[in-house]
Amino acid sequence: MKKNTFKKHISVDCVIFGYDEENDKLEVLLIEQKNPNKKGHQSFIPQFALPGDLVNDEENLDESAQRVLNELTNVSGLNLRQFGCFGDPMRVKQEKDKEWLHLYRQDPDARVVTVAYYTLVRKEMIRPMPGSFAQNVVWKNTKRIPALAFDHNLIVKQASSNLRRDFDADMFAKELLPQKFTLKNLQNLYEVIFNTTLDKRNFIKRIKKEDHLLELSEKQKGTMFKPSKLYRFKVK
Amino acid sequence: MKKNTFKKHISVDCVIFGYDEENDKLEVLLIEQKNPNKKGHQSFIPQFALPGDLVNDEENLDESAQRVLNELTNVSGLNLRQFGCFGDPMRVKQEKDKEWLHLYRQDPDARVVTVAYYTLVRKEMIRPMPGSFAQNVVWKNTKRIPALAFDHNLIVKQASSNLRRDFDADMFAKELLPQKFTLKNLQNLYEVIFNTTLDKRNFIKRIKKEDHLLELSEKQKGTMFKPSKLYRFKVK
DNA sequence: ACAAAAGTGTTTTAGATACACCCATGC
DNA sequence: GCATGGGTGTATCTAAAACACTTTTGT
Repeated sequence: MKKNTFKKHISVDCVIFGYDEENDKLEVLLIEQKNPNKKGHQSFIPQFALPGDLVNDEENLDESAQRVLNELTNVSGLNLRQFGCFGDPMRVKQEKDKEWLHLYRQDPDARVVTVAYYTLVRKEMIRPMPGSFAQNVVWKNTKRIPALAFDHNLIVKQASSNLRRDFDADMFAKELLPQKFTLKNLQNLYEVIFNTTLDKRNFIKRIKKEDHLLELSEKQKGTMFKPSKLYRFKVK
Repeated sequence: MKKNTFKKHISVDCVIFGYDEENDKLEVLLIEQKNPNKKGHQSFIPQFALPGDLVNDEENLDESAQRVLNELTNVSGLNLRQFGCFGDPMRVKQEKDKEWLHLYRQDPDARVVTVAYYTLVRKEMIRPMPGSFAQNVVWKNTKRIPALAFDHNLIVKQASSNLRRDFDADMFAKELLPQKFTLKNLQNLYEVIFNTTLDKRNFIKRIKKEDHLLELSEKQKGTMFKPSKLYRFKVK
């Protein structure tokens, strides 16, 4: 009895968290699967899914995640972090995913082990546009994720817990706020990520001690009431 | 130009940290590769390597890690934790590894993406015995890891940092000390894992507050000097 | 009695939390 | 002048760190 005869594929999946500064929301970038209109596939029901696809020959995993994300959503240059590997043989065997696999994969029955990446960006920083087999690209609130293709709901869940565990101002905050921002902006960011509320006096004390902020002489323009001072991050 | 034609394999590799209570050391379990004595392979130079091998069809990754560890070292039932995935196309292309691949793999040139697992056990709890392509099984001090096959030195390094980051009494301590132990035993464990020294009074305060310990009426036997009280973990 | 490790508290410091009023500005 | 969010300080509590002497036991 042979034990290693089935074809196996490697894929990457990307969980892109988008911070919506306007509305104090945390969202996830999803694609909507495209119906290629091949004959005999009138029954195809598109699903939401994470941007993800097979790894190419000669391409390392981190590069692959960047390429795949770009092909499907036209987003590039993000600081993707690997956080786990999902390889249950059943993860691509569910009925709901059969048709998509037959439409898009040369070996629809092959096992697919996927390497999962995540990152966090300010929503306004990227302009996702659908590409490849993505019919559409959408943001969904992390509190209301729809049913996703394959095991992607599980992947999103694990990405969320990794995000909170590893969140740290140094790595992310610089990409999550406009260059010039108010302390309130920064506090809102922390509150959304950790799904909590913070006392502004204590928050300011904490982050001022970290000493990454530079107070500018400018103030906000066009506010309805008292404008706030602006800050930016110190350059290392 | 086809981009997904090369054969790809999935493997698992296990980093088993062994706590040596007697000598206050932290070690890693390695195998020594076996020379199968096939003709034309007199030049084979065995290397040290992590216990690891290809994932079977129909086997999920966690199960696979357990099976592979058992086949190579006859160790089973450990609480292995996945911590990363290594898939650089070059990770199995180094000259030093060519011969082994040709001896043991049906597709020696195939790309191999490996899923890495680690755990921490008390050395005395397991009796590793070589099996399969392991000529020998050895413990090596984490401070003096030799050159390993493939990218296994990198994998060990990342496992070490995950071990420290995720170490927590609840998960490990129960398997790392004898049922009845002294506070000094527990302190030694922490000191070895975090490679530091602790003040015993502060340490005791800290762990007593956690309230996982039960003070027994017994004392150590056969000590050279004053025997210490024994403790065990509370049952949840 | 002596050598060795066990056992034990207090003080200091730093960080986190709780909490409320005045101020500056745009309208 | 008033509505709104900006801006600010103190007191308390908790956790962590520094620190040294006495006690118990085996030999």
